[in-house]
Amino acid sequence: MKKHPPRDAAATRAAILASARRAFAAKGYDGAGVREIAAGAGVTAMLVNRYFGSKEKLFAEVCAATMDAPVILADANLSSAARARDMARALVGLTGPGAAPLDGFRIMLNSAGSKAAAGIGRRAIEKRYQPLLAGALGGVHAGERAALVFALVAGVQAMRQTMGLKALADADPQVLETLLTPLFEKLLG
Amino acid sequence: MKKHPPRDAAATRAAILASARRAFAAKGYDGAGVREIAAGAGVTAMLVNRYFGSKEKLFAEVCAATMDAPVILADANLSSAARARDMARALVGLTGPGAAPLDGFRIMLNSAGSKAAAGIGRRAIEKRYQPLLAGALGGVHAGERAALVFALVAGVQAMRQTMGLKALADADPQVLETLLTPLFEKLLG
DNA sequence: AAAATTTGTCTACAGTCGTATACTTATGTC
DNA sequence: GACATAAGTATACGACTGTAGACAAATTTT
Repeated sequence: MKKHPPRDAAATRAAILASARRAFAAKGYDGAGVREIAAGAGVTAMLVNRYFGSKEKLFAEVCAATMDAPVILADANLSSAARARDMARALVGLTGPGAAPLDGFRIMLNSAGSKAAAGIGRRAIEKRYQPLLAGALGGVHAGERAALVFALVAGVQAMRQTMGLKALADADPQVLETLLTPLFEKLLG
Repeated sequence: MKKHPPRDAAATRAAILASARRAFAAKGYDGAGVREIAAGAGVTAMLVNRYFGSKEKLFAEVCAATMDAPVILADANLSSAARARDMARALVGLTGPGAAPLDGFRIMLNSAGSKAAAGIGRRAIEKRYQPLLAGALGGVHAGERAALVFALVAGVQAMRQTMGLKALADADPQVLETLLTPLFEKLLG
């Protein structure tokens, strides 16, 4: 039995990845610095580049890892029509006060300014989220409808969290849920 | 009659403002540099600070100026139910290929990463767009519904333009229009 | 024509960015 | 215990950032 060593490469790598995810979600690709990410993992900046090669590759890996678990869509079996309300409720809850872990879109939104980051994120979405939801939806124009679901989710999140628009941030969750449900119904149906 | 001098303060100021608007829309607050903005106006970086005090104040002025003319909402008299289709068509057209001048939201989206920029943009929206649309909408929860319209517009724009999601960017405009119209109907009605 | 003021540029500074090279320290093996 | 290798740090470099201060040129006023 070998006891857990204080120098664990896998653990350190995971810590860097987690810190990067937090930092990118909070400040975007440009705003988050390598030194800051490293400090969040308790290591030096250079170690980040030793593990991931470059900041850009680190970002790509964060994107891929973040989108491995589609939070909103995972528990939503989209067959029933009542799922629209589930999605609305989930979206309102996950973008409400208390910094929910809807990291995927948040990273994208905050990193949209950087061309490189936007391209990486787009490819990650198209490879994971997009086929998953489009397949679950079925019917005509499933791809477009899935993408519009993303747009709606991203927009609500952008206005509520990143932008902090008062009319949405301070709104009654029940009201938002009621307003959003028919929108999802139209897109899912 | 004094002929137009080559040294026109007002014209230079306007040129800087226009260049800044372009740069911020393309690369966001952090991504656009003062030197780059100045070069786009044919002047030196220092002149920017002489006219606007700082990059942050320049950004605030760009936000205010950009949102003076609400492009989508201006020509849409929201009384009729058919206006939903108008808005859908306008949104699809303005976010399609050919880099439409829907700068307001694009600046916001690309600058969302910077906390300072996000705050400035939020205040600008809340002072201009928000009351205008909420007032035009009327009815119950007008504020929330107006904000959700913003969210939908911003989301579509983010996914189509900034992110470049293929399913939306390459989609048939007619299809998008058909899909978006009922969403706007729900929000406007 | 001379003085004053506006309009604009040049140079420079402190700071941060991502990252490459060289080095130190801890681990695993013979 | 000695050696090879993995894990991590220290220093530094060039390029960029926003901005301050001193200076040049053009315009307007007297």
